[in-house]
Amino acid sequence: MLAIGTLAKRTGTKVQTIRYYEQIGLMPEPGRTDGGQRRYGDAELDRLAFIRHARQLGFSLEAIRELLDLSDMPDRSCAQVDAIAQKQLREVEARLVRLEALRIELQRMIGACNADRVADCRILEVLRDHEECLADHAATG
Amino acid sequence: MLAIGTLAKRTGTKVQTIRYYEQIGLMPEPGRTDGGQRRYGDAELDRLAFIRHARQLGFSLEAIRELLDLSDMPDRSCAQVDAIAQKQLREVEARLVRLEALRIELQRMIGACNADRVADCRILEVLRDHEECLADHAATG
DNA sequence: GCTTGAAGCTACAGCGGCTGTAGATCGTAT
DNA sequence: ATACGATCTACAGCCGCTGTAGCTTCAAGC
Repeated sequence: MLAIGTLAKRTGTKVQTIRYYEQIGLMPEPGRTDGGQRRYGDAELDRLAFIRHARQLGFSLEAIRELLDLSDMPDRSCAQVDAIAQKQLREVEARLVRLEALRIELQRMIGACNADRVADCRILEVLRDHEECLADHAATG
Repeated sequence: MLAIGTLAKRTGTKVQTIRYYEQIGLMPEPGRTDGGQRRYGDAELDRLAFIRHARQLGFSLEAIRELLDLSDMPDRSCAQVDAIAQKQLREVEARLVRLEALRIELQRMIGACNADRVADCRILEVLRDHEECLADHAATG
């Protein structure tokens, strides 16, 4: 039986984060000692490792919730799992496109400035006047 | 003199966002009508456009605050402006690297799965077992 | 058995950057 | 004069944690 701190170390999670996951129902309420401290078994360790790994891959907690639910239904079709992963991939790809546009714009902006004084700074000028931009860099990505 | 809604439309900002910027001191407190409604001039329009454009390029509100402060000091060296932009560029580049690693991992994961049933789903397996990953995709990017 | 210090507990506030709501008031066109 | 959209304030909520304060419990050493 593992204390919360041990679980935290083993999965690279903060103790508060584990309690947060419990609070939002992503982790189950574990057993407790007589004194009221949480004690975890291997199932919880695995579940938390799954969650953390999915988080590292950028899945939202909602998506992870779905994935966990699905993985409790081994006989079901795996299409839904696939769909969630595909969606995540598409989101990542979209963010890549936007970020790349940002990178280019920032580079151009920085490259254009060889002024000394703020008054002549091309960076500020570009920021002031949107027309000077090539791409329409929409969101942050 | 522009009402807040007009300012919002002209800059592609939500009304609440403008009020939020005022609240955190990024936008100045504007004049008011007798009835208490905000009225804006061209200076505020320009300032808000600057803010929104910088946001689109991924600058944080804190960075934007610095940029705005600097642009009020036209005789100063433009080096600090450059530094802020460089930092932003470096952050964007770092995020690109991480996102690209994510993309590859997701693609690999999805490509590996040709199962029908959840029980055999490679996607879930990979999520369960970090060892099956190539890269160490740290943060979300 | 007793002491100590680390680790755990609850409850709540705060981060960034907005967004949405409720319920009242204002401004303007007809 | 009226109607209706726009604006007002104040506050809660979003995501995914993270940090704090002020307690209690656990486990190791004596």
